[in-house]
Amino acid sequence: MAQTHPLNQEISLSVIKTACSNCNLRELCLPFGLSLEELERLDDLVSTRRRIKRGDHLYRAGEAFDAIYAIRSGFFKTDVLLEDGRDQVTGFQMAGELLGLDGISTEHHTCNAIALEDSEICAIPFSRLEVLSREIHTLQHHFHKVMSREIVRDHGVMMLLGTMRAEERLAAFLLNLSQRFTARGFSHAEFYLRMTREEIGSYLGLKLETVSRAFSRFQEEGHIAVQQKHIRILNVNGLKSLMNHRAV
Amino acid sequence: MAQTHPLNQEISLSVIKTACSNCNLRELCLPFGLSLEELERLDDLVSTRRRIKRGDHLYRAGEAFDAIYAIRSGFFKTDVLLEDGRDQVTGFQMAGELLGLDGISTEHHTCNAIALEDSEICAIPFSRLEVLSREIHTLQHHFHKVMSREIVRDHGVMMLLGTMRAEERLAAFLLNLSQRFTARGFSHAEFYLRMTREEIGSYLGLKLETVSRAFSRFQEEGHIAVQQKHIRILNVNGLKSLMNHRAV
DNA sequence: TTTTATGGTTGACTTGGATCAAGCGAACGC
DNA sequence: GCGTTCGCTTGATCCAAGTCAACCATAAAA
Repeated sequence: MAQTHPLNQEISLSVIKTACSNCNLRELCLPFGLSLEELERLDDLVSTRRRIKRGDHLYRAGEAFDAIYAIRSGFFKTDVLLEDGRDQVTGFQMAGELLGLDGISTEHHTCNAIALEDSEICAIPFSRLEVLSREIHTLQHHFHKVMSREIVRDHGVMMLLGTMRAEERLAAFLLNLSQRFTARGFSHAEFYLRMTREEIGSYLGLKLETVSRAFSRFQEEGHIAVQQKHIRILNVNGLKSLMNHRAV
Repeated sequence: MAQTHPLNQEISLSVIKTACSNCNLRELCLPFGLSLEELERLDDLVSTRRRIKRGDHLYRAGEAFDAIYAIRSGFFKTDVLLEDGRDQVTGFQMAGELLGLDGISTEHHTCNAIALEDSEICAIPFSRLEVLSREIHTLQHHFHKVMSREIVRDHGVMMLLGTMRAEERLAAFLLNLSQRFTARGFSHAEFYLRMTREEIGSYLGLKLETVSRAFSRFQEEGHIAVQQKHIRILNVNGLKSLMNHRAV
């Protein structure tokens, strides 16, 4: 008895947890703004939940698209490959964010999504999402906002790649990570990078050596403390001022 | 009588023309795939049509968002401004393409849309589009595809900015323009640039001098003929080979 | 414990594109 | 018709980031 009780509790907890209605990410994710009754209808839709091990693909460029994915836990990168072998990381995604929106366009995924740590995702069959969003206005509108936000985010990256110098890019990158960790209840000042210097470089349009040198420089100047992938931000304003630094 | 007849014809033509159902861009634009009856319902929605003179703003960053815009004719650029004065062109849009999708996210426009030649647009009130797309599945799905396509396009630009060198960027840019002109029934090999070298440079993350030098180089090598804004592509494959040229 | 692999740092050198500068040609206002 | 402006081209020089190379740190494998 004493043995089964905690076990039962654990099972029921894990069952409860795998529903949007009880997910602590619901305010960041697709369910944002839904009523309880609406949430339950979304629960029905998000039937498949899957674990993705570090290094594994959630999907690959070219595969048929039929679902978008919400990250329950973990960390992903997406990257695009050019025919000649060059590739670029197009984004890093964390819990509560959606993956796969690029696939709607051609009904095939256009990039690879790879887990940077052991992760859990919820698969949302897209055609069923379209049906439900016809019925739940809030869901429809929120989904449109999420897609639009992705476009705005991409414009930000274009800005970064097109006009900023190396140190500005890295500062922007760190501040963006910090802000997203904060939104998830983690420390804004201290976190572990899930990606390598090379992946950061690919995302920022820089070589890994340049990323490494910029980290060292930030450390010398007292903006951050770096120890491998462990980052502590010591002077947020210092980082911010690095960004608006150049009047071109 | 002989005088009024042609006049009437002209008037009725112009009336007919300002409806999606008779727009020759409908296969490129939002109406794609709709039935005749559905088209008429979309016509009701797209009530406002407006002329934008060369140099004028269609909307500005920060303004409240309430509509997206379809370009009937003309040519636009969108750009984003950073606080420190730096700006970047995020895209060039031509007939049949949609503007304003970035505004859905925050309900404010996040970039400026400026006409590069005298243009005409159709305003599509967004909340009414959401209502209609709940009723017309084809419209809903197509709209999602259009948003997704924008995300994919942005990834392409990120790739370009992050991994390509100057000449590759310009080659990609010209090939992209050529392909879009072709889709609109214009020559794939001969067109006028609506934007300045500086605007091209801003879009491609280059300085205007670099753009100019690359044009000259392409001309020397016989890939294109340049005369100010008039471009003739002499060797499409030559341009294409410039793109995959470097194995990094 | 040692070995090996992977990822990170740092230094020396190179280079593509930026910057600075001069001059040209087309378009426009007077 | 002429000067002014704006956009474009071209040359000379410079510098931020890339490249190449050596070495170090950590973690997993033997």
